[in-house]
Amino acid sequence: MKIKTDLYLGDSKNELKKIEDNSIDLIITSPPYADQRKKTYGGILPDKYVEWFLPISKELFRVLKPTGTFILNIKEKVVNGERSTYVMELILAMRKQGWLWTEEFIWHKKNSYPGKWSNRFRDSWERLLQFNKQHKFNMYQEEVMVPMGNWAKSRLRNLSETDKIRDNSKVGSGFGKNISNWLTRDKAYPTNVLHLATECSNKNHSAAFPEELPEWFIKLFTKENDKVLDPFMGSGTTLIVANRMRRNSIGIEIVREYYELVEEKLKPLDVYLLEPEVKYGNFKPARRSKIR
Amino acid sequence: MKIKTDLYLGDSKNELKKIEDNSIDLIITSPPYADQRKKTYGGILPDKYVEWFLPISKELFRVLKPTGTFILNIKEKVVNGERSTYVMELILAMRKQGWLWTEEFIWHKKNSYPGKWSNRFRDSWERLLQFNKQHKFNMYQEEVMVPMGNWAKSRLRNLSETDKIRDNSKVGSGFGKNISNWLTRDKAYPTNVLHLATECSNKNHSAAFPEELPEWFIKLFTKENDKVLDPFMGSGTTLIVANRMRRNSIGIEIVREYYELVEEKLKPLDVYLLEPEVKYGNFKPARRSKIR
DNA sequence: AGCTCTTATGAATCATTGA
DNA sequence: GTCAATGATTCATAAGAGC
Repeated sequence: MKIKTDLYLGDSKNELKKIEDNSIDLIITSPPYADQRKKTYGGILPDKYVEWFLPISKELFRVLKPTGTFILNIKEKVVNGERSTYVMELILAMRKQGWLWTEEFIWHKKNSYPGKWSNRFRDSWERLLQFNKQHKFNMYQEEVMVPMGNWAKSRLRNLSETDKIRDNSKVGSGFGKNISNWLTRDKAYPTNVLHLATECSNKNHSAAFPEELPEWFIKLFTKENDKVLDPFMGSGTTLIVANRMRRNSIGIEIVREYYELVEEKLKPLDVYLLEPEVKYGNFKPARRSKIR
Repeated sequence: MKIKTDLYLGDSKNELKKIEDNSIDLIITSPPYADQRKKTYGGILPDKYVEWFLPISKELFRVLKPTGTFILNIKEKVVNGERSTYVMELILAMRKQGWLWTEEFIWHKKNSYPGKWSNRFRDSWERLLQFNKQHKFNMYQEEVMVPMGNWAKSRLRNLSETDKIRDNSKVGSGFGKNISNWLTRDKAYPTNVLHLATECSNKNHSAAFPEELPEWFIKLFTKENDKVLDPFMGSGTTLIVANRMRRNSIGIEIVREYYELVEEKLKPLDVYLLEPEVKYGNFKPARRSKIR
């Protein structure tokens, strides 16, 4: 089946109206964060943030399937030495719109920006808020089971070092068998804390989303041929990942420069889509080990 | 100077009135979480939680020094498939009492309770909310510095290898000085994500607090002879750690059984207090390495 | 292939300065 | 005063080169 990727240039508040009711399986987005400085991308003041976002979340509610999920990546800024409360106010207001606040994942940013301040430490985490329309929603937990990644690897490395010595006399008895034991205990369910480094590649957009993040949620909440929406597309990471994973997707972006950038990035992908096995085969499984 | 540890048996709402205004340097506590089942410890219903806590936080505001800090360990329960909102409502309400919500630390529980549910993963984090009375507060950041990762190690290794060559002719001039420079840069400031395993030892109390947690905040926000308060003492971890670190402390507990348990635990400590150097010398510095 | 070393870089804050 | 712009700051991590 052909995978479709649609891009809309414009304000989410308006563009979302073009999308059908109950047609989206997963919404995942990182909206412009509130900011004191008006000139940056978005530039919504903290005290206007809820008011600005509510019309959009209302449309998102309409277009999401009853079994779908909305993942919102956000973190409140420090304003005058205190954490802003607009995120909490947003959650409370969205519940009044009918959203269920199902879960809050933590994105632990392993390589947070350096710095020293007199009264706070480096901020190295962000919220990933999960909202749903109803208590029963689609979730494919097996898809995000993780190899005990580093654990298994380091155990194996240790083993090979210490056992190397012993093996001189033991002739490696049982060594192979032990390894196979570890390999069968290969996977475990993750928790609600995601450990990811921030991406360095997207220099053209301020909100650099590591690819592993949308990838993880797309695996968890959709299957092939489902439809993913990112109403604040930015550099298009979510759409590109969705496309690679054979999910249909819709992206909305208000800044023409970003819009065109993503258009360019998606062109070569369309070609690959004609050879689905090859494309999907290229999808890097190594990435999985990065999420613990 | 003699370190004092006071225990009060009773309801925090009442017992706190016995404490002087502006007399506490650090409040750190893990109050009974809201719970559907009334019979457990505390047993406050989620929708009554804010109402129940506000009179207490008001007293806490009164007894805390202007330069003091209040650390509140809390996490909302899942009620009917949805995260409760009482923590957010509490933060908003406490700000109206005059509290500044300065920061939110994440306690990542590395060994979270195992389990599998159809629509969520294991919950492996809790909130550590930092509140203050004013923007300027006491914070001793150097006390919680952590060994720097591999960087320092690899730099030192580099040095010793490359400089070894030079030293053959130079007779080690300045070599020692360089090393000492690097050794002082041995430690880095932590972030606002704490990686700690949950304690298993306190079987007698439902809220098992790892000792590293109060230890870290006591180091960060107090100095010797300061006064620490835990209005929901439970098994007394905070007080025992405070005592060991030569901080005065006050603990309040409503359940007689726990109160007496802590009394017992503190008796031998009082003896040691007559030999302060010995006692403090026993304080395990190795713990630091566990907090990253 | 595995190990070591190098290098680039990420949604940051705060105090200070100047308009 | 208020607001905006600027400089300084105790990093961790992955990817890539080199051996």
